Amino acid sequence: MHDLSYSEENYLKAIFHVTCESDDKDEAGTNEIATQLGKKPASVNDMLKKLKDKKLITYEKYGKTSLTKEGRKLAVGIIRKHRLWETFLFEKLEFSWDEIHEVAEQLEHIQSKKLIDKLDRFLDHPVTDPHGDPIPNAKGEIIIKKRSSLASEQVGHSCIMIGVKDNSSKFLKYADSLGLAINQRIKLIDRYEYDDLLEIEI
Amino acid sequence: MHDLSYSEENYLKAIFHVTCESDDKDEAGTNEIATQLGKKPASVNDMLKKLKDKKLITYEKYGKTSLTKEGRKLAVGIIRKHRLWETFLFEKLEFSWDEIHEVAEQLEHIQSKKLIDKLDRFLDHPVTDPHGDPIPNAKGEIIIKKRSSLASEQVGHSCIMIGVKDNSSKFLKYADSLGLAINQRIKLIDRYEYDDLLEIEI
DNA sequence: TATAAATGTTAGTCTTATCTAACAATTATT
DNA sequence: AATAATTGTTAGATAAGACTAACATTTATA
Repeated sequence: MHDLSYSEENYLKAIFHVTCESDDKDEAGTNEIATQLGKKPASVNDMLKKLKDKKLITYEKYGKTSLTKEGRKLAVGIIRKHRLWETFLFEKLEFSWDEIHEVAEQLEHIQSKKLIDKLDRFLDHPVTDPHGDPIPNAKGEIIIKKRSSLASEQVGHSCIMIGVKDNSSKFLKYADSLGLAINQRIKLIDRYEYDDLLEIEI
Repeated sequence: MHDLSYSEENYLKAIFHVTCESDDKDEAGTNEIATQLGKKPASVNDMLKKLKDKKLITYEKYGKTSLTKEGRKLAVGIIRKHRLWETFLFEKLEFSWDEIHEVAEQLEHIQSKKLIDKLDRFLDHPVTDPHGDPIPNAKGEIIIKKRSSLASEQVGHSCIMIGVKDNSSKFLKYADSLGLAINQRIKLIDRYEYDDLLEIEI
C-alpha cells in the first residue's frame, strides 16, 4: 500500500510526537518539527509538501500541520515497532534503560509485518515500553495515558512515576543515578521559587 | 572508524560472496557484481571507484576486484550480522526457512556492536545459520567449509546436506517440499545424461 | 498600529545512488 | 590475426533528501 522511505517515516513519527502525543496542541509548525528532528526548516518544508501529496498530512502554505487518519495510522505503526524493539532490547538482550532508544531508532524502520507480530508474541504482548510509554496494539490503538508532569504536582503530594519525557541517554543515566525508575513512588518535598528546582523523596 | 552506507555494505557483501566464498575464483568482475546485486554495471563501476578510494578493495581500470584486509573484515562483519539475525528469526521467532533471508537483508545493516554481541550471546553463540552457512565469530573468523555440490557427487554415493547455495524463497520452498533439510542424508540414485537431472533418495 | 521578531517559504546547490546510451578495452572465435 | 562477442567505462540524466541564503508572511510587542 504505502511504501515509505526511512526519512518519511521519521517525519511522520516526529509530527505524531508534537501533535497527538502532546497535551496542549494538536497541530505542528515547520520550525517545531525541524527542532524535533534536528533538521532545518527548509528541509521540513520540502517534506511537508511531499507528505501532503501522499495525503498523510493536512497542510496549507503558512499553516500548521496535522496527520490525516492514514498518516496517523502509519505513525502509530512506527511507534509500535520502536517500542516493541525497545522492550526486546531491555528484556531479552539486557540492554540498559539509556541504551535502547538509539538502537530502536534504527530497528523501527525494518519492514516486515510478520516480524512485528511475531516479536509482539515473543514478548508476550507488552503494553508499555521500558520508559513507561504505551505500546500501540496490532490494530493501531494506543492508550495515551493522562500523565501529569512532576513539575505540576503540589508540594507535599506523592505520586508514581509512570514514564519520562526525555529519552536521551544523558538524562536517563542521571535519572538512574538518583534512583528514579518506572513505578517508583516520589514525594514532592519542596519547590524553590527561584528556579523551580524540585526537592523530592524517592 | 569506517562508517559505511547501506549501499556500500551491500557491495562489500556481494564482492565477498563472489570471491572469498567461491571455490574457483578469488577476484570479481564488474558484470558479475552487478548480477549478484541486481544493479547495472555502470552503477557498480561508480561504487568500485569509491570503495577503492576508501581502501576497501583493490581495483584497476579494466581489472578485476578483490577485498582488502579491511574490506574483508567489514564484509565478514555484515555477514555475521545477517546470519545471526537469520538464526534469531528461525529459532526464537519461529520464522520458516524460506522467510528469514529477506528480513535479515534489512536487519544486517543495523549499526550497533553491542547489539550483535548480545544477540550472539542470546542465541548461545551459534556456528551455522538455518541454511547451514557458517557464522563468523566476533573476531571476524569464518570457517569456510569445503562443500561439494550434489551435482559433483558420483552415482551410488551418499552424502549429508550441510547447506544450500540458493537462498531464494522459491527454491527453499521447493527443497522443503522434497523433504530436503540441513543434516539430511541424500543418496544419489541416478544422473540423466541428457540434462544432468539427478535422481536422489532422501 | 507600526515595527520587530519569529516563523515559514523559495530558489538554487550538493551528495548519494541509481540509470541509459554511447564508447572503449579485453577475450574468445573463426 | 581479424573480427565478433563480452565485458568494462564514461558522460550525462534523474530522484531523494539535505543544505544555505534570501525572501515572505504571520505574530508579538513597544
